[in-house]
Amino acid sequence: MTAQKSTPSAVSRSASTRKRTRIQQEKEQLILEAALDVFSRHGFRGSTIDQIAVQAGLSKPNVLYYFRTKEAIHRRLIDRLLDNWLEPLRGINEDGDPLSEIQSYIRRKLELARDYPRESRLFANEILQGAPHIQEELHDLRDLVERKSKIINDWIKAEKIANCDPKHLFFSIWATTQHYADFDAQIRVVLGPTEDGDDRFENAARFLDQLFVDGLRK
Amino acid sequence: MTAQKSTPSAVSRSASTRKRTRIQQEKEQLILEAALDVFSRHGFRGSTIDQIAVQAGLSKPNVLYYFRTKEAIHRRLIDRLLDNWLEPLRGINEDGDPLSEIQSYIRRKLELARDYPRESRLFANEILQGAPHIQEELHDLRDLVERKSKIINDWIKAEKIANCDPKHLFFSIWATTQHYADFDAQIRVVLGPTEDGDDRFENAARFLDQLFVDGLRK
DNA sequence: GTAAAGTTTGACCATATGGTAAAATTTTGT
DNA sequence: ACAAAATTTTACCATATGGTCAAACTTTAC
Repeated sequence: MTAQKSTPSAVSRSASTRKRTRIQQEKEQLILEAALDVFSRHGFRGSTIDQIAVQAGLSKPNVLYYFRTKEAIHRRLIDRLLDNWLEPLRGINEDGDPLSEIQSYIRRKLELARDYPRESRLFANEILQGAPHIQEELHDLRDLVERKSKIINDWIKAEKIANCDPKHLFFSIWATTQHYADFDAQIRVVLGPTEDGDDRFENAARFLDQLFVDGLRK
Repeated sequence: MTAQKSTPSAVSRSASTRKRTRIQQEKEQLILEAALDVFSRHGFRGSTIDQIAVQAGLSKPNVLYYFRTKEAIHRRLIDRLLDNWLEPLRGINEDGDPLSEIQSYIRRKLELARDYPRESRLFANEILQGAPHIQEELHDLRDLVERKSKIINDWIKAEKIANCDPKHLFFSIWATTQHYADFDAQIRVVLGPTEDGDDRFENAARFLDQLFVDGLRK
């Protein structure tokens, strides 16, 4: 082996503009998938690289070959997450029917909570700890909310929906939908075994639909 | 010093029925107060006994003199928490005016989120991790919710409020109110510096009042 | 004042954990 | 097939952390 330079590293390679190898692509995804599982269950501090490695079927140093640090894995997950997470909000269309737009926003957020609970919990963990890793990303969110709040305000001025504070409306939509993923452990106990997974979300959808539509109708 | 038996310990003393000394009372409260601060910010795994000790102005072994383990501190906090946390729910009175009862339940929960955000985050952290330490306590919650759901259902049958699933109603009330404590970091960024602490909660109260009252009125 | 009980501290220990170095192995391009 | 590059493993290291122990120090009861 050439000893002329330091150990080759997938990290520096992927960080640079050079293209990534097949193995790199596969293993990175494998690690991220495992890390999502572990981080979402135990939080950042509660997760160990070893747990992630075992879950991914790799050795610890092998994981660290693809990601320089534990934080690097976490950062990548959060980046990937926020893209999908904000998509429904971006989808709110000022030219659509106000109540339908809000209704379908709620439905899409609820579907995310149902289909991607790990992502929801990863996000919740991060915010709970004071969002130490995503201050920048939160500013993008703020700008997006600002824009969408203007749309809601226009609808209110046009007397198409009831008067309300748009930002608090968004907060309550986020809270109620994500609650089904984040507080799953509590919900399971309260609902008991009668309501299985699908029923749970159907009943939630029905309830939230009624709550917000009746609460906002002019 | 008598060497005939093991080191005296405040833990065994407080665990037994014997009365506790003045110093024990004071130091235990001091430690719990510090631990609430630390646990609510970093979660169980993310908190160290040393952090708690520093925050309390004690040495690590001194903390461990009053609580056998890190888990024991956590457990005591959670126990103390749940009592206050469920109080508003217990307060729902079947003989009161339905909408007023729900309205004041929401207001009380929101006040808890405003005045005891650390407790809210401690609880959120615990549930997010799958509620590993409070399965029993959750069963008490389930029974309480069961009883209160019956009251809501009676109100619905009497046509005093709109038809809805009582449990999902509770979920959405918990979600929206606790959100202001648990997702504080996000809310701060989205609202920006314009809305300071008190305004925030007043606006939230106004919004939630409207949402739930209009959403539930018959 | 004194002795027993209660409290505090400093020095430790075992283990867990994030991360590194270099050798060994596999893959890839030709 | 062969060399260069990429990947994986084995053996580590330094530090952090939960927890223990016995000695030193305070408080309390009489």
